[in-house]
Amino acid sequence: MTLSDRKKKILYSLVDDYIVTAEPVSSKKIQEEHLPDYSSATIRNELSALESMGYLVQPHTSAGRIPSQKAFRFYVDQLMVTPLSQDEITAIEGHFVDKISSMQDVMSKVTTVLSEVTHLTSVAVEDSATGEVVQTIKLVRLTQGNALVLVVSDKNVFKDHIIEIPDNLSDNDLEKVNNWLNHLFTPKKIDELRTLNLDEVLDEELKVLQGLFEDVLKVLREVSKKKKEIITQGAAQILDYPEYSDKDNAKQFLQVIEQKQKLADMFAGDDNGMELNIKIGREEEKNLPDGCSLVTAKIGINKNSYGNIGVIGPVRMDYKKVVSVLDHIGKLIEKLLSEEE
Amino acid sequence: MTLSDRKKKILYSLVDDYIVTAEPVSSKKIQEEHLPDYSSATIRNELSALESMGYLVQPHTSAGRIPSQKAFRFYVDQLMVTPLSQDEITAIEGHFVDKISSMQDVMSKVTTVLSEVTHLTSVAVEDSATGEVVQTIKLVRLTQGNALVLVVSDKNVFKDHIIEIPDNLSDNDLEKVNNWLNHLFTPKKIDELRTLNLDEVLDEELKVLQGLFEDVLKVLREVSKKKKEIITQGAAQILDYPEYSDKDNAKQFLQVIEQKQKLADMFAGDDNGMELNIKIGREEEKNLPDGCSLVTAKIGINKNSYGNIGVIGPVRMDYKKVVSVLDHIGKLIEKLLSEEE
DNA sequence: GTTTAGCACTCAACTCAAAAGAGTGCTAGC
DNA sequence: GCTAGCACTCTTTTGAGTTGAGTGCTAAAC
Repeated sequence: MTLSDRKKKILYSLVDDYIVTAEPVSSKKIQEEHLPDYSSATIRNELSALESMGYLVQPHTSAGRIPSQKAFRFYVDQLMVTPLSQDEITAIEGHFVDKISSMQDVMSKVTTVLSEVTHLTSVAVEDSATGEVVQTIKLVRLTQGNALVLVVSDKNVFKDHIIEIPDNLSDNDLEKVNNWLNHLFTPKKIDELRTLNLDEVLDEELKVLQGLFEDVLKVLREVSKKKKEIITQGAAQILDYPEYSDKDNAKQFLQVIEQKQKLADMFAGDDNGMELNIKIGREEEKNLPDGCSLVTAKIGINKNSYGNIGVIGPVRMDYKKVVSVLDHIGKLIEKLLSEEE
Repeated sequence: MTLSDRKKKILYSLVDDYIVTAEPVSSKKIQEEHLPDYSSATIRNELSALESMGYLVQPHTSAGRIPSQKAFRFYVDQLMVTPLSQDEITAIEGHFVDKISSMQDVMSKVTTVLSEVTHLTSVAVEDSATGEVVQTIKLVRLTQGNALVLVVSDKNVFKDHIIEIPDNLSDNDLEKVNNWLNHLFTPKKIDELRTLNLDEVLDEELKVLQGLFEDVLKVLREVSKKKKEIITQGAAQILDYPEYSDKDNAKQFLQVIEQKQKLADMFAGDDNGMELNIKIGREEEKNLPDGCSLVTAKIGINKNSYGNIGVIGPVRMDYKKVVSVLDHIGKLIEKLLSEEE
């Protein structure tokens, strides 16, 4: 069942208003600001209909209406990317004048600017390494019995793991092992390497060193499940929204923001190839704080994803602005990252 | 000018009370709970005296008194480490049953338990690398023209920097460079290396590669000023304290907590060799949020500091508990770290 | 001289009823 | 189908009145 054009217009206007004021919207207000050609009584009738269809809620009989989550979903589905103001563009690009040095640097800058421009809490989640392609792998002797496992992938350099090597391993042998590592392990996705069966691929003469290769594989498996970097910015912004003047709400919100892993999981659901994803309220994403929405966007070059960025805030956040800002930043980063390469 | 014993007792009791209730304390209450041998009128006279000495403040004429920062300072200066309850000890040690794997792991666990047990926001700041001693330094070829600079110090492995090397550098030459690097740069403090003058120490035959050595030095300088890891936990706790039910206060607090660098700077002032440091209010540490105190402790083995941990919370925090918990955790970590080695 | 009982005074906090105001639903007429 | 008009509902605001906690001071007791 589809809504009449007038109902659509009323509903859309109401949501638009509510996003700004956070107050129940009255028939009179809608009339004055959006539909001067109809009387408030007519609009009241429509509102009443929309209410029984589940789009609106009345806090008490003598109050205006507030949108339900269904109404927000309707509203958001109509949204297009709207152009940003010159001020906003300047504000955003001002943060990216310096050369970017690392993915973490990008993430930190993005969250800062995102939170600043949208007045919401921003989140950035780096992709986990599973899909990366190992390009170089090498054991670097540190002391006689220890070596660093150095892994260079297409997107990262991993070097956080030190393993033990036989005390009597000569430089020559190490060289040989390194050659074999490169031969066997590159170029392959980290994912694929998890299931590599050494028994099948190792030469007879290397069987004595099988333990060493096993250790390297173990390191690769660790790398692949390495915690993604997750950063947030602007958690305090939430206190500016009247719906979070209630202490318990605010506290719950802050606690969710602090649980980085849960945050990351909320982003994970997006992997449907969508550039942009909007989740409204707990019905659509159960881990969200009460009364919150999450808007996320992929960042990366072409199909090559580096991670996700997004904002969390009250269900009545300014979706128009958020969507445009995410769109703009996404493109900006794509440009910056491709210049880098 | 020193306080009479009775004044001391009254002042101490008043602060003790205020820490629990966050309400102005009346003469009658002090009498009933702490000084039954004197009448409330007597205590009122003493309170009046303490007020004119700057220890107490009266919100309005018909209210009890609240302690000034001077009173908290007095109170804290009397504090001793008091034993923890068995429950608290169990709660703390329960978090450290698993083997610790890295400094960051320790920090993350510490902040979690610290915030949980004290009901305050906890902070951990890793020491910067300046004082670390370089033990191994090595260039690892990644591609023909690129090499990773690998630095192993007594506390860390740094491997975040890739430099360019001459395309025509042979493996042999690289080996030679590595030998020289080890010869010239180890074992030295990262600090010392900042001022190393290559002209004086490089052999004639290596002058052609001076640029390369310069690049490595540059990397070391970067490493030494590398951002310390700073993590916080339990920011939401602040909302449970009535002094932060005011939105603006809460917001200011959260914003300070998010500015990790500023947080770290507050810890930096502690380098007077003290194990424990208490800063009460903005008078004592201007970067603190309004009405907050900071209690910090060094962690490390013997004189060898690894970083600092601490809590931030309202000036009327439970110093007794905080001090004991920090003391206990400090010792626990020292034990864990020395087992590691 | 110190302590204390007693009392007048102050001021925030609470209660309660009345008034104001915003907004609706419904009806009757255009 | 639309709207003017009005009765009704419910929240919010206001202000007067009351309560109660707590002080400061004085004068008497120790």
